Amino acid sequence: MKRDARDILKEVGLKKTNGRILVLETLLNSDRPLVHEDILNKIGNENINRVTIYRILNQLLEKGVVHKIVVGDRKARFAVCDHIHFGHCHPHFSCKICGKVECLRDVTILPSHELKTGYIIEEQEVYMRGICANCAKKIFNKNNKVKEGLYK
Amino acid sequence: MKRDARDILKEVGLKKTNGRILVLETLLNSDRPLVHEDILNKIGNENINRVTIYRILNQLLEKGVVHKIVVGDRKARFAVCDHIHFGHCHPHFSCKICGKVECLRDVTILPSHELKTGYIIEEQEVYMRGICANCAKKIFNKNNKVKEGLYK
DNA sequence: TTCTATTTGCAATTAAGTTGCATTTATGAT
DNA sequence: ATCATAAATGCAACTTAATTGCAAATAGAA
Repeated sequence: MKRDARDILKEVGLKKTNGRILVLETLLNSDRPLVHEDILNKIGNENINRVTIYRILNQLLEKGVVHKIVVGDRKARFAVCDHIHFGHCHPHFSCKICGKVECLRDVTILPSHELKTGYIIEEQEVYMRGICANCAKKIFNKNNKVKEGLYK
Repeated sequence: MKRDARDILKEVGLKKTNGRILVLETLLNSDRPLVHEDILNKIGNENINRVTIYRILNQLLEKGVVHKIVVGDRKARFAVCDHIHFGHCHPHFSCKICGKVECLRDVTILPSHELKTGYIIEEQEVYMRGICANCAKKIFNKNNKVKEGLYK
């Protein structure tokens, strides 16, 4: 069941403005985290100002509606959270060939033993980099067994 | 046993220049990841140019001597790897109170089940945010049991 | 409908990081 | 040790993601 932008805005107590609905719907309709520019392109320069997008994204972030993924290319990516919460526990994967960033939603990551005592962990972000299945297929022919990376 | 900057440079085939030795020694002497500015401040503006530091850090990164940590404040942090390798499997923790970023070297993180098929994982970065033990102590008095975060 | 706090658009600014190019330097060959 | 040269450095200018100040527009309550 697809969540509605207006419902979400009401839920977190943000005014239902045109911009917020457009940004949130764009994120809801995307299967992967988006950079600011993606959002601007989808909505269109004539419909929203880029500064407004930045501000809306930060508000949604504060309210826990979206999360922010930082993979090292100096661009923040945003994705709607499945549940409204702080922190998120599935890894994000970025392909060094095609550059796509996606959520590995069905993988959870756990520390092999106790974290440091006294530390309060509020958010966890796991970021993996490598080659996505699509690009790997193009590089290796069927005869070569593709190695599965760190955890084979 | 502390590793020597000159030895490392020789090992990876980089010329032993003044700048590289200064940058690498600064990182070797630090117990936590440093941003570019930290390094410039320690070495001194009169001893090295900031562009040179950027270039050296990228070279060291390519050679696998250092790793780059990106926690979302738009500043790349660098730390010397224990072993020369690509990717690194200990989490990095940043405290939202004091802002320090440190390596949780004794904690390893593993996915709870198989990664997506066909994907080649080359690097993994685990980033945790919260409150470090030091700051937590200041906030909570001894009577309050500090909750241990996600994995208690 | 009216009022007001909030939101938006625009222009200017900030700041991390990069690039081009002339000068300097590390290092291997002589 | 000296020389030659490819690599490294410093400087200025540039790029670009993101932020800020302020005036104009607007959502939503009264």
